[in-house]
Amino acid sequence: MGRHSCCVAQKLRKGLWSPEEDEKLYNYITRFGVGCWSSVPKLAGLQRCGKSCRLRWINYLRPDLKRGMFSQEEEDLIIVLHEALGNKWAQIAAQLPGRTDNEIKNFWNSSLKKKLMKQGIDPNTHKPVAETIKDEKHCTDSEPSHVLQPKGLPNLAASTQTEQDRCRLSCTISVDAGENFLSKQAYEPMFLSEFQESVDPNGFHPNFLLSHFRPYHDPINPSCAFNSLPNLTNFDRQNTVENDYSDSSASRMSAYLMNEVKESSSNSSNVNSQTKNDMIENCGTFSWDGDNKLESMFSFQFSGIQAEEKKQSPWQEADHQSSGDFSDYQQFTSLSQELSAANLDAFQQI
DNA sequence: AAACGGACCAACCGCTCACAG
DNA sequence: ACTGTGAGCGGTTGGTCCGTT
Repeated sequence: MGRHSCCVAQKLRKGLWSPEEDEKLYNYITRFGVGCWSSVPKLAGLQRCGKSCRLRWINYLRPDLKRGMFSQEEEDLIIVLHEALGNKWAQIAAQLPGRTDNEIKNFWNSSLKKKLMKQGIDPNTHKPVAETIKDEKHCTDSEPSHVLQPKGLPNLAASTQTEQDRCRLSCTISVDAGENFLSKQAYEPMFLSEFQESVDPNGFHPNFLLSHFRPYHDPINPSCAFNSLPNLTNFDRQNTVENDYSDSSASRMSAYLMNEVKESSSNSSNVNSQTKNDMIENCGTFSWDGDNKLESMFSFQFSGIQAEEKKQSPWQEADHQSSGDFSDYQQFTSLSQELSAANLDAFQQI
């Protein structure tokens, strides 16, 4: 990691943020809001450049950030959006409430890319590897004998012509969908509103996905398409609502979250309504846990939950147990997110 | 227990774009 | 039209963690 040129000139701090710096920035932004970033360091009493402050806020301190692992739905959405948008991480992040472009970029580079490659899909083109190689060679004949195949994958080259045609069809469908997406300006108001009309308050966009991306799934040769993509027509909305409370629309989110807090305050067995009210009222505080990780302002009430979170995740456990029962985890993530909601709402009221 | 290497993530760099003067 | 400044984005890198040898 190098040093910002502006940081060199002003001998500003670089590298990891200390809890004190985070607290200063957090308190400043929650009090005065986001304005001119270049003046933030001075006004907040930080020896950082504005660029660094902005990044820290966006990627770490923002109260509406969702933490933890990516869900399967998020993962699939990233893949679909990446196919359509390419490495436009900011635009992809805009469709994944609570996730940052940096987070998605890291997730893509460290995990999703390899996952796709394992499935025999080129992460750049989203086509089966065999087809990508053929494209690169500008080969017009369909001689498959020299096509490279990743280890452990069905041999696409050896599949029947019909199967290859199916693969090609699936790619065509997906790519066409992507072109439709790209043919509109990323921030075109009509497009955005069209998109947002299909936005589920829980943050996903099942209608949008259904109307724009209908991934082809070949029952004969699953490696030809996104076989991990869930059947969106059977999308488990109930389940998702429990797990995702965020939305890119701040005002809608605020209203929704407030309702959630109100409703759940009578249901939650872990947090009573008084506690939640306290959390909202006490939102001016800022605290850190022993690992120098930012705790949300209600952390003092949930050290037990945080401790649970540091244990092996249920997904990791699932690897060993092959058990699909995540009810316990869902219960506490739901709770955490619900509290994040209270946190966000309080922030927005400032 | 130590060394090593891969995975992950936070943060920086350099560039582009928008906008005000 | 030009220039300077700030914001935002994508690519890259360095540090840390963790599993393996």
